[in-house]
Amino acid sequence: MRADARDNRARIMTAADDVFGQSPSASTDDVARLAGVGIATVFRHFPTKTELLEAVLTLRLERLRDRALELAGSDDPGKAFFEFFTQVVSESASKLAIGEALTAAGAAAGEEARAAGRGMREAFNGLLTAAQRTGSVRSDAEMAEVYALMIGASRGATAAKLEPPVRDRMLALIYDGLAPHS
Amino acid sequence: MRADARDNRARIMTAADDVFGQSPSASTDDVARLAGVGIATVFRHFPTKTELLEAVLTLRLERLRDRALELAGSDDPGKAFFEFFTQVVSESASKLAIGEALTAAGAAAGEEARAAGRGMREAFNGLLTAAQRTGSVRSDAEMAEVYALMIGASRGATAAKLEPPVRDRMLALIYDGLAPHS
DNA sequence: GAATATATGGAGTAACGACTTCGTTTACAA
DNA sequence: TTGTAAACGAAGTCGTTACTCCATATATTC
Repeated sequence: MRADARDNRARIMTAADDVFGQSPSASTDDVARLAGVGIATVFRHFPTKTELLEAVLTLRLERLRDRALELAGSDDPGKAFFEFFTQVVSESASKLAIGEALTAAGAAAGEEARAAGRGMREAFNGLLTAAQRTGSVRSDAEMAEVYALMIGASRGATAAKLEPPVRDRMLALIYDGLAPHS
Repeated sequence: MRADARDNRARIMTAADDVFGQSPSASTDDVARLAGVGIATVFRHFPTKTELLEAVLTLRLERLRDRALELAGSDDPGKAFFEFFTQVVSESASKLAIGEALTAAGAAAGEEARAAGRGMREAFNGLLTAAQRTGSVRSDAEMAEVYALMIGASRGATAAKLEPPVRDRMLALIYDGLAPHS
């Protein structure tokens, strides 16, 4: 692959992440314009819009997985779990599409993105069970509902355009519910 | 207004509620087809697609407000609050657009829909403060974050296509967080 | 039951978005 | 440096969608 092609591919990915992060219904032309390339170049690298979206989504999921794996090395599993949870919610508040994207990952996405989604959820599950082992999170909470809660908080924060203080108080309520003994 | 016009208007509203409930990106033709009328008829009653969406949204918000007011008459405010919360989440799970709609209500909607949104939130606030007075909900929780939690749970449940048991366990976690003393 | 104002539906129009074509340019090898 | 395969961008095509026009039909009034 030629050097300029590789360069352009990267620039298109970056631009797409940005554009679709702000407006999931953005057009391919918008991406091309921000990337500083012609429309045809976008389509040469990603034959359909769906494939482009999927590539962006996969990248995001992989980054989240990496962050979870990194935190899994921490010596305070409880803190690590809540930090990850908070980060996911915060980021999705500023990037409108991540909730949309996370959703699509579980549902109607291509194999690559689905695999990335599975990887991310596995890493999240690792954080959760570690936090439960040290008694930071109630042990009767299962992965499915805790994950749903995280997605919900993300989408809720994004949708309602929450002020950060409100978002934090909402998270505090959630974390109280996740605490043991309550 | 002629009788057939009134009839058609009602049928269009019903059809629109149904169609947009299943797919927020549905076209006006879809609505017309389901309503059994021509496209022009839809546009005669609702000059733009936005106005049609707004009418549907307003109707939904008003129904929720009425339900909240009805529950406010109950003699068990705690039960009433949680019942309303659960109902909102359940319904939005089966009707994909309600979250989208509720969001739009707070944000970029016309005056009519915004007013309906305010009315609904006021009624919700009534349920909440009553439940707090009887000690069913912690008193340090403010309306803003509790409302955000409800929207989040709704959107999360819809987005993740939760099985009802998982949804119920997620709600149980939330309700634990809303309980006093925890 | 006839007159008429009002409503209706289907065939347009215009704009927009995904995707293609093709003549031009550019990176790399000899 | 030059030849060439690879990559590029601008201008298209095609399908979809919000919205309009107008000839026809129907409810209401007297």
